[in-house]
Amino acid sequence: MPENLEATQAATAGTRPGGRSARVRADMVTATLAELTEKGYDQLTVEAICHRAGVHKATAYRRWGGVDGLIAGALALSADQPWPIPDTGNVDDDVELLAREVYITFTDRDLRTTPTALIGAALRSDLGAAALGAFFAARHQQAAEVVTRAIGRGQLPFGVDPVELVRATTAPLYHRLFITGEPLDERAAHRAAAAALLAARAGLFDAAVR
Amino acid sequence: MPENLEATQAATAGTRPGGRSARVRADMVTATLAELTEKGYDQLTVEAICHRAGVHKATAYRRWGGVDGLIAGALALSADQPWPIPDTGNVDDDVELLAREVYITFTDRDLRTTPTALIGAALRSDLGAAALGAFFAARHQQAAEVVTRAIGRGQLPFGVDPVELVRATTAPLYHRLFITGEPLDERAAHRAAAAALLAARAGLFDAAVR
DNA sequence: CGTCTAACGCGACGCTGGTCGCCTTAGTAT
DNA sequence: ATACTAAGGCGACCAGCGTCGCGTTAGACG
Repeated sequence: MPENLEATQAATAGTRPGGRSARVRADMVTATLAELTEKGYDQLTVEAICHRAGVHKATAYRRWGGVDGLIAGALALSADQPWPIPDTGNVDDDVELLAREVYITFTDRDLRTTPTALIGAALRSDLGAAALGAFFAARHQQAAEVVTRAIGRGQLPFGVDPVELVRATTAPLYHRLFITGEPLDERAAHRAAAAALLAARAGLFDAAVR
Repeated sequence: MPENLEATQAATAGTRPGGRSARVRADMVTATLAELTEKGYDQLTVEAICHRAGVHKATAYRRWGGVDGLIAGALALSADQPWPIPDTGNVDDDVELLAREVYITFTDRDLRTTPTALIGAALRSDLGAAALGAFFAARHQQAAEVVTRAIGRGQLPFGVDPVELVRATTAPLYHRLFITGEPLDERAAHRAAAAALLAARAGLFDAAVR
């Protein structure tokens, strides 16, 4: 394994970005997601991904170091892409929508497969876990916008830590989905949003103190 | 693979529980945890575990079906063992202690390694994930006692769903630990406990309605 | 105390995931 | 336009995981 860290970086920004490398990278990411969605992590094999992408095995191992690196790469790409952030003018609705968005994404029969498989797969290696951390950091940062706007409008007290509110809203949902494996329903999403807002207004998420 | 489900059950309750089988099982569980703690999941190999336990490779594959089964078995054993539940007479303190217990378990330099490795490993396979679900179900059930007692004492309103309160208390912590990989501190534990209690008293965790 | 059989020990084998060295191709720089 | 080089293609090779069939052992039961 020629330095995993380097491999991941290379996957994100090759020293020779033009033309072929970029195409190979794109093809491999696509193929990875496709294979992952169809067969799941346990049946995921580098050879199958390569075959689908029309790329040689050795290349995949060189650039990504294995299955885990490929998943980390796919996740890194997803982290860059922007996510629709609700903006109704009312925090309560915005946060509720945030929670509902997560609920829908991982529940709807047509939408859930790929995201579920991708995150589930990321949990299965140290490399993937690291990429997942970065992914959520990016997402939280984006979603925090909802909170900062609300503070600006006076709908939430000043001290509130935006990211903490976002975390509190989504944590119970991801917890159910990926840790306890309990079913996720609308009520759970609503509860999470309401509880998070309540705590924020009680000053529990204030950045400064405990 | 000869029916994974069956393999897990067999690991839990062999048809011939007396003597040797039981010893083999115990030795293997111990060895699994030891190897897992020392080397981590990625370096975990059935052969090494068997060598340490003085058990033949084929036996391990027959009974547990592979590394994942061994981890599921270890987890199933942990799920059975009781956990110390706080009982101070005051819910606020009890819930706070519940959160703190999680915090300590996964933060203290001397305690954290094995539990962290075990849960982390469980997340890396479907079999392990299933065992993890059962594990948390058992834990939640035990911890719910704190809440039912509090309701009996009139410290919490009647409708509160005990398990939901426990979940809300611990979810943010496990979320940080195993999903986003963010550091866990005392403040986070306190926040989780306080927020959960607040939500419960606001009726957000009432069993009946949304 | 003798018999029965479930479970374990044993070693050899096949398969597949991952590596290596060399050659070819396609961006890049001048 | 031409030379340079990073990156990909290629196939052979190696090792370690997981399997299989058989012999052995030790609980269980009368």
